Amino acid sequence: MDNNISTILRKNQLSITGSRKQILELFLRSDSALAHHDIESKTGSVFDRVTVYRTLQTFMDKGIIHTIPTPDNSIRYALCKDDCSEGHHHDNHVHFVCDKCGSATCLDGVAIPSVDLPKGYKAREINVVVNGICKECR
Amino acid sequence: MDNNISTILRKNQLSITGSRKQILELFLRSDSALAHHDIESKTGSVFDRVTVYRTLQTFMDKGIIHTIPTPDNSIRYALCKDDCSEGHHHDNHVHFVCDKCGSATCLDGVAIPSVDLPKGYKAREINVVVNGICKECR
DNA sequence: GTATTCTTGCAACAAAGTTGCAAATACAAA
DNA sequence: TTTGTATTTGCAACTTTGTTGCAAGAATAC
Repeated sequence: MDNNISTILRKNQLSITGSRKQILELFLRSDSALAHHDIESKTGSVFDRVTVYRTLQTFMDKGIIHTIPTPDNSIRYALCKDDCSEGHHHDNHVHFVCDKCGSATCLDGVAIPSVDLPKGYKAREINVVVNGICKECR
Repeated sequence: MDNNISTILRKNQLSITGSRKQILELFLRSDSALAHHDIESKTGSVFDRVTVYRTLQTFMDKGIIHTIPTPDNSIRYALCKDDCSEGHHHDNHVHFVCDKCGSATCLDGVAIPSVDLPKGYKAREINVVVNGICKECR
């Protein structure tokens, strides 16, 4: 458990600190994406807001987590699968945000459909966010 | 020109005021989506920040504009096509955000691909945002 | 032209995010 | 284990972003 977390951090050349361990553990435990606010409160507010920001930024840089853009402009963070590496991030699945409970989840089984862009445009990344009712709320 | 703008406002049962006319004109003139910040500065900061927020909210409610969610969490606003009506908003096209110039555009010709959701999920709205290099920057 | 309703600007506030710096911690090497 | 160095954290102060109540000002209906 804890060993697993330390392993992930070490694999990404990150020193093992309290905040990184706890925040990473939080991600491993939760099955839906987390907003910055969630992270602060669910860690019992023991870490400074700045520390949480910086930890998330570090995890982003290393490709451990990725963001889910939502129409209401609240960034959610979710764990990346193992094919995400530093710099090059490939987030190849659809995201779902529930209208009722607000939870954001990665639908790992649903692949991003291909999009035919007009001439002159070149895609680097495609984000698909579906809003609706999730399987818990229906 | 100006007549056109007033017509749109009247069609949406909105009283015709200076801020609404100028902000709507700005949208009609620009071919890419605008962030709140752009709107403030491009109108010469003559309108209070609060007025801009409220005007955008009003336009959203009436279905005149819609938002484009971006991974970096900066909401962009763009004009809706005529098939958007109050309440029921159908934004059936792909959005493109350029890595280089940062401009966000609606690719009206590119339809949203269909997404097969897992059992239990029900889609209300699908947002597709493509990041990459636009035709101006390549 | 006047009355009523809607809209605006101001002030004050709340939330979100950033930066510099000193103290504290992690880790490597002795 | 202890020491030295580099990294990380927390604090303070600040900027940006977004919200709310209210009085003054405009737009529309009559």
